[in-house]
Amino acid sequence: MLRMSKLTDYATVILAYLARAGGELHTAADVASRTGLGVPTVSKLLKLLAQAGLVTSVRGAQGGYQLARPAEQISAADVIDALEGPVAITACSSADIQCELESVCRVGSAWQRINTAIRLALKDVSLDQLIGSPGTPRPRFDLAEAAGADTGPTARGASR
Amino acid sequence: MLRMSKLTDYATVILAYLARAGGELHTAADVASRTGLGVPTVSKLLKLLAQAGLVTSVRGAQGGYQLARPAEQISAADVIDALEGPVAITACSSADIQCELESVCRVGSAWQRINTAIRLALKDVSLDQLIGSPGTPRPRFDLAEAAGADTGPTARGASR
DNA sequence: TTCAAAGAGTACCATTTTAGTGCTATTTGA
DNA sequence: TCAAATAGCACTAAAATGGTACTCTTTGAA
Repeated sequence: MLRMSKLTDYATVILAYLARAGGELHTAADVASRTGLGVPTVSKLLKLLAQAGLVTSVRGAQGGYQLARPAEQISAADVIDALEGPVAITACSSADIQCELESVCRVGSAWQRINTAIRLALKDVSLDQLIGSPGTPRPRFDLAEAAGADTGPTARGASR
Repeated sequence: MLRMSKLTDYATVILAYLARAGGELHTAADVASRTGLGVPTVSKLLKLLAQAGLVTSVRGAQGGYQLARPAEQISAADVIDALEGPVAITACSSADIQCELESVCRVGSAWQRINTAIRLALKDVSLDQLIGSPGTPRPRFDLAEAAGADTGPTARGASR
């Protein structure tokens, strides 16, 4: 159900490589050959990651990319946001479509809240943890806090 | 990031209607008109839900559909499983594709574990809660339990 | 000062997935 | 026996996704 696009997966791979490689600059071609991904694809992803502020780029000869901040300070949510934008879970939005039943709309907002909850949880998982460094602290999370909280049936506008 | 197909959303709407309507039988046409969805679409979805065991069907004249069990006993995970199957979060599977870097594969398994964690959480959210009945108990959940747990880099085979 | 390396930006195409529709068979109550 | 209703296929159209190509800009070094 939770479908992440391949590109987001690739982006994680790229970030993981940069994290392990340290602070030096790495060209897109370098990253591509080390990860087994295509150069154009890596190039495109690094651009997106740079725009999102997760990596910094240096143009010109001898240029390249590097992590913008330590892996501990990059969350799973950051990566996903960078690649897929602040998308919501459902499409029950579009103010022009009128739901016939009260319950219908309530359902929509419930999914929204679950989505929010999951995003919150992913904010607590760092790239560091994703890579697999042992001994990193484990954040606690309460899904129902957001899924069940009575924020009212107002917040249902977010489109995908 | 968490993308749910429209059909899954519709299915929730349909289940919500059935839950509110009580134990009587409802035809696909009835559900369609009440939810504003197309009859063929509703028909298709009810079929899938019946196969998944979330609703029971009665064939023939005066037939129809009804919830197979109380709304409290149907989880968000059930609905998603019924519509989208047991899909995993990433595609870094396919044993024929060989990851070049150790870290790369570790990343894949980390996403898998996060996925598992989220699914576990959704199992604790009932249709009842989705519909919006107040006062339902709020399950607690620990995302990092599964996301950070050292299950080892073995479990990475699940394909989408 | 010129050249080449490397990122930035844009546009495009192929593939896959998703959503929706139509038709026929089967069951079953009146 | 008829009609209401689900069951099961198969098919088509549309949208998202992934990947590629091409051109522009920046900048270090010869």
